[in-house]
Amino acid sequence: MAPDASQALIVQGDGTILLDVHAPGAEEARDAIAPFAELEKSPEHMHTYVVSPLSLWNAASAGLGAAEIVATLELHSRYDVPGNVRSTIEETVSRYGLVTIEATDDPYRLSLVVPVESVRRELAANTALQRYLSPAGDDRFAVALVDRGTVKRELVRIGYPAHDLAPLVEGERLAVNLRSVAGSGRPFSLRDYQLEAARAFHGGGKPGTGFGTVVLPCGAGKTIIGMAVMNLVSANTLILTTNVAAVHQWMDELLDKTEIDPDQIGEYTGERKEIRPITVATYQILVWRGDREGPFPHFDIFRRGNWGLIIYDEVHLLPAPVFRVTAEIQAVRRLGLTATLVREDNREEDVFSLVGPKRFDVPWKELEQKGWIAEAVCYEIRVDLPHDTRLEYAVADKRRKFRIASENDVKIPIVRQIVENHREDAILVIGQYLDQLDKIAAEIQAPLITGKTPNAMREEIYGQFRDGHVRVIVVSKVANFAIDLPDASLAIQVSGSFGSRQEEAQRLGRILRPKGHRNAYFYSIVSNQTVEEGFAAHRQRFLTEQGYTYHIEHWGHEG
DNA sequence: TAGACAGGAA
DNA sequence: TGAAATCCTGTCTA
Repeated sequence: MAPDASQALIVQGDGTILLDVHAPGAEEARDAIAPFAELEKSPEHMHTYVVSPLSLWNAASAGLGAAEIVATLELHSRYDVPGNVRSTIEETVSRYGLVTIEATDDPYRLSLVVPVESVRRELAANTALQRYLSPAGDDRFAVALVDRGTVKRELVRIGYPAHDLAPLVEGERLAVNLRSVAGSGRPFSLRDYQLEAARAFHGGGKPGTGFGTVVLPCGAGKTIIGMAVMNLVSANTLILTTNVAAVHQWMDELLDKTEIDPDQIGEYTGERKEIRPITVATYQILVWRGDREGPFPHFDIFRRGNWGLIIYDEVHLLPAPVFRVTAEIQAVRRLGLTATLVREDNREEDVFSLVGPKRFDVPWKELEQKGWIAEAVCYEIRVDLPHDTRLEYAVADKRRKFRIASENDVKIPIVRQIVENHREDAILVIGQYLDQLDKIAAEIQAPLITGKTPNAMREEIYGQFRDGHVRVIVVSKVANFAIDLPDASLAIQVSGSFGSRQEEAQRLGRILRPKGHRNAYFYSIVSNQTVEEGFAAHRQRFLTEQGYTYHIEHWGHEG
């Protein structure tokens, strides 16, 4: 193939892919590689992607083959795709399904079927695996039912993701009918992609389906996909969420949009301990234990409900001990829901092997084009440090540097400027440090909500914000958790965590609910030439991955 | 019986 | 890398 300079991708021998953002087919190329490549860096001209085993297996489990992946790269590649990259992709994808898990006559035993002899020997020789495997015939090992999850996890670690075809339990039957008119009186029906996601997960009940993860942005209706799956599965369901407010929201939504009887739905939190056919619980109550070394007294909720489905809301936040139980309950259908599979602690592998592979996602941009979420314009505004602060910054240690840069006072007049420029918008100012937020709130005379703000006060401020009496509110990290926070159309981020992509996604999600045909704006204010730039770039990676472009502007403190 | 609050956990 | 928020339980008050 002759080099074609107009193509957007450069595939390099070390497995990285460069995307030339200014090439004519850049957007198309980005969408084409998104299913199997992960964005690593996204400065203004050249983006770097990597193809990882996990990203390839997620693609493979969604039905993408090595040939298609290589063809996609070739189609958009400026130069020949290096032969070793091609063979690595082929080899990695072919590993998916080399090992399968199947049922046996003994209900407490499973077969690990490994047709290829060399692979079989490798598994038998593996110290982490061999204690769970006993030879059982020419091409297989026997595995105890309880070790199903542990074995799957180890297999992923050594590069042989298992195709789990063993049957799942059905659980106690429970009809979950969706309403066509919601309790609120408004007509209700599933959107195309919601139905598609539920079906992709359920797989019609075929072997190898009924567990996995659905990735969708905030505002795209993840609880509704959960309900659509409950409708298909029709069994007792355990729903796990991150906080009590989310528990209540799930319960309200279920009552509003399904025909389930109120006394069929239970809440299992610090406040109430109900176990009903549909039970909604927090992760925290599961991992609570009286003393550090003791047992988890609430874990038995997994065994007490004859569940046919477990829904893990915000699955990327799943606490480590819950993975352990999840490893034990591999026979129950499991649905993970998240806006981003990204975890900064590298537990993506555990989500993949124990909850299940990604079954469905839609690029945010696509939802935007169809009008399901608002169009967003993202700005990063760089401001200088004032002269005296710059001296203090120069001699500070690394963690102090981050704080000085984050709390840069020059950001305050910028916030005021943006607020004045957008008189029509409902605005959230979001930050990380309480001192800084105090100052800003006083300066622009807006109410401040932090973790210490009593609930009654929050309600009052939210109310004033909703009816337009208050146009701007300043919020701390509560914004990451509070699901009752009203929708805004503009967010100004004045400081953020050390580089959490997850957080950036959540914050953008706050302004993406469509309001007429108005745009949403997301401003991030960053101190120029400081460590904050690097962390900001890391946070932005996720949004760039979703097709958003940051417009970087430099506002000097005189301007 | 409900609520407010302190203290520990991750 | 650190700060902040949340949750759960237990205790105290009315």
